[in-house]
Amino acid sequence: MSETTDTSSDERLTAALRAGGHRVTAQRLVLHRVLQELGTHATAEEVLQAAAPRLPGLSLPTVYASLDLLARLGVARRIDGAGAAALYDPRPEPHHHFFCRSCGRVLDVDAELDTRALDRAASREGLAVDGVDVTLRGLCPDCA
Amino acid sequence: MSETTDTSSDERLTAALRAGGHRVTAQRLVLHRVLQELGTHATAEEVLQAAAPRLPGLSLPTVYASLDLLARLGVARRIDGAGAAALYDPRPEPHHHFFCRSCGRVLDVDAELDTRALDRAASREGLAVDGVDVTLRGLCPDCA
DNA sequence: CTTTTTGCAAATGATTTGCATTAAC
DNA sequence: GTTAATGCAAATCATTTGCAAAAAG
Repeated sequence: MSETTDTSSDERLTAALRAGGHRVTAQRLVLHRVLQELGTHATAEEVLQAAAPRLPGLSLPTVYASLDLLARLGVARRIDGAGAAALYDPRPEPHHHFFCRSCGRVLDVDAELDTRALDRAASREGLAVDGVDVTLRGLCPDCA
Repeated sequence: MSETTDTSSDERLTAALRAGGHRVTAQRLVLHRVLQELGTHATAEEVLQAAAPRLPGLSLPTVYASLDLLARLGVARRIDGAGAAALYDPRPEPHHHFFCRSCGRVLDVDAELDTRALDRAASREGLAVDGVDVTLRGLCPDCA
C-alpha cells in the first residue's frame, strides 16, 4: 500500500517532467521522494542533508534547481518570507501558512477561503492570476 | 491642505514613536515622509536614494532599521517575496498585492476578503493571528 | 548625564552563475 | 550524437552586525 503510493507519486512526477520537456533524473525523483517523506516544510539545506545518503555527491545548486522545478510543475510548493531561507512544501494542494513571529515555526492552516471578491478585483484590473498565497502571522500555541 | 496632511502624518508618527518608547529622530521623520511621497512600494535602496538629498550621510542600515520600525509601528508595511529585495509600502491599511511573474511589478489589489473561515481554523489550532498577507501571482496586463 | 540611534566598514548567509563533465534521450 | 542536467567553486547581493561617534531625552 505504501509502495503503491510511492510508485504512483514517482509516476506522476515522471509524467509531469516528460510533459514539460524535462529529463527524468535520479536527483529529481529522489529529491521529490525525500521531500514527501520529510512530510513538512524543509529548507534546501535540510533536503540536501536528508537526500545525501541516497545521492552521493549531491550539491546544493542541484537541490535548488530541482525543488524549484518541482514547484513549477505543481508537485511541491516554495514558501518565501519565513525567515532567511526559503522553505519547500511537499503539499501541492491549496492550503495556507502560519508563521510564528516568536519561534519562526511554520504551520499549515487548512481552510476554505472565499476568494471571489479577490478574483473580481483582479480581473477588473486585467490581472491574470494563477496562484494565491495566504500567510498568517502571529504567535503559535507554544509561544503565546 | 497638503500641509495639513503632512503635518498630521508627522504627528501620528511622532505619537506612535513616543508611545513605543522610541526616539523621534530626523531620519525616522524624513524616511516616513519620503516613503509617503514616493506613493508606492519601494526598496530600501530606492528610499535611500530619494531621501539622501534631505539627509546627508544617511546610510542603508539606518534605512532598514527605520523602515522596519515604521512597519512594526503600523504606519508602513514590509513586503517580502517579491524578487530579491524587500519592498516597503506606504499604505498601512489592509490591502493585497499582486506580483507579476514576468516583469516583477507589484500592484495593489483592494478587495474585502472574508477571512472568517481562516480565523476559525486558526483559533481551532490555538494560533494568535495578528496579521494576514495575501499575495496573488500571475501576469499583469502589460505582460499577458 | 544616560541610553538610543546613527554611520561606517565588514560580515553573513541564502541563492545563483560559469563552466567542464556526465547522463538522458 | 545532442542537449540538458549535474557538481564544484566562486560570485552576487540583500540584509545584519560590531563598534565608536553623535544626538535624543
